[in-house]
Amino acid sequence: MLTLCLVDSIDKRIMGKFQKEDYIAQLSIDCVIFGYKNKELKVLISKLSYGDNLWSLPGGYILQTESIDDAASRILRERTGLDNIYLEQFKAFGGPDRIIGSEFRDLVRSGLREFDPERFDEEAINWVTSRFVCIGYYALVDLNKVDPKIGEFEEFLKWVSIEELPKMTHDHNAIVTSAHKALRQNLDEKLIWFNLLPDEFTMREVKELYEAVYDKEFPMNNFQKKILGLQVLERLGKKFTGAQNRAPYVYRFKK
Amino acid sequence: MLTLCLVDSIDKRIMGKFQKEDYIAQLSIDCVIFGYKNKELKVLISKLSYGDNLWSLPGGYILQTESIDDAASRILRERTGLDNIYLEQFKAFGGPDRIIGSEFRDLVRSGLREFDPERFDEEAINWVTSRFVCIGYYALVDLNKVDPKIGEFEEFLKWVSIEELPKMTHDHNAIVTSAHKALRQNLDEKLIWFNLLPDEFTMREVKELYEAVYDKEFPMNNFQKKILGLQVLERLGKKFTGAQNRAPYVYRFKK
DNA sequence: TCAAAAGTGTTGCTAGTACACCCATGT
DNA sequence: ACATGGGTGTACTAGCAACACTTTTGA
Repeated sequence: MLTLCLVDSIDKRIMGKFQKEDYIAQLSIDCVIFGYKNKELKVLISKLSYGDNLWSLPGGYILQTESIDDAASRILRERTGLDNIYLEQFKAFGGPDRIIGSEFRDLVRSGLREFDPERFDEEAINWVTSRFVCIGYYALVDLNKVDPKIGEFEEFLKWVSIEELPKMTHDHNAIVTSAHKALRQNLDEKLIWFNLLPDEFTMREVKELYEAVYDKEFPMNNFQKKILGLQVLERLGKKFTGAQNRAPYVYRFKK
Repeated sequence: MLTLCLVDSIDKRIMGKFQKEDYIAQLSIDCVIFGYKNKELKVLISKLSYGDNLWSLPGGYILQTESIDDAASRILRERTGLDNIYLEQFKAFGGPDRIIGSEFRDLVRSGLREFDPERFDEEAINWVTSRFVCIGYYALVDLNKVDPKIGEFEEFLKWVSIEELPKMTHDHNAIVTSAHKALRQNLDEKLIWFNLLPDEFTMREVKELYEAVYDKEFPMNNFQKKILGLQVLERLGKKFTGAQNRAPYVYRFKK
């Protein structure tokens, strides 16, 4: 985890030094933010503003005054603008070499120095580039409702198919793999909490989402029975697309 | 988590100050060490050497040079003398009030001062009694092979039935509940890694272990079929107990 | 021969899968 | 009418639970 302060700490960012005392040292939260579009499961990742081609998961630090769950919610809110999102802690990562990109460490340090010498003195740079343990959370969001906001040292954020992720800093690729595995477990039970789909959707869309998550085909008829059996959907009207076939029903999650 | 240094750091303990620089601050590992005896699932907990009736989970801190998994293994080894034990990280806990026993904080601080003023100066006391995030691991051990070793500030360690745990410091009771829940998930798949049973055992003993873990009865016939279906046991001879009934088979885990 | 408990066999239920079929829609 | 895909019904299978039964052991 690299990026430091975010939207709600912009005042501090503008006003002065990075207040490392506000945060727990050597402990970060990394978020695997899942979205879904074009039949693909996507992850929101950030391109760092220095280095040739450095990518990373969005993350942040934990304030002394907040719980780790609150920190994860805050970080997610700061990046996506979204609140009340399904968020699950799935694992902590703590190899002794979890230092900002081992091979990139010097690059990062010089990048930080150039970024804002006023704000990042040597002490702060040491803080940021020390060995970190991170707690991984994953979130499920409606990609269309997200207006990604960059953090410090980030050039831009991007939705990338989980199949086509670039090499990222730290062990972030392994973290995504681990999040993906956690997501696959008991998807049915979590379904109602998911925000991956728009408010109203067809059964085919649910099926395609499952296919993206599990990377395998589900026969429509049995899938329909299974999902309806969960008793979490309510059937609304029909959706007339203009296609020359029977109009599918539209569903939404029961409240 | 409170107890600090353990067996392999006895030299340091004797020689001088608690070297807080060696550890990650505000981050601890707590171990829920499960054992099994007399048809009861038990947890190893420690009675603290100050306070009227303070109990806690054994735990420790993470060296700057080791991974969190290694730290957990080390802590387990220091306390139980056991190596190569099934150990699973199940969750991180990080409420903002996870300060050594909120209500007991002053008690702990004065206890530390009296314990060894040379070793624990004010700075070290502040370090130990600051807000902590902890990563929970659970282990499964053969209770008979364990020779529990106390850590600092501990009066003794004790195996207590999971049903009869006393109120512990921090949120340690909630941590045990969470570990118990994690243990119940996919017990079958982990079975072969378990050290809860002696090297050789009968099917009845496996059944009683399951009953202790899940707190419900399993009919013997179906249970037998299920466990044998896992293909992880090999049948040895028979066990003649002298009871006036058919002698049960003895099993062990396949290697 | 009997009580106690180990071990096996048989039946029935349920959840999931595979297959077949009918229905609505726009050309 | 017909192609296209939506939706439903039926048969088959595997896994699990409930019940009944036989076998072994030592008194």
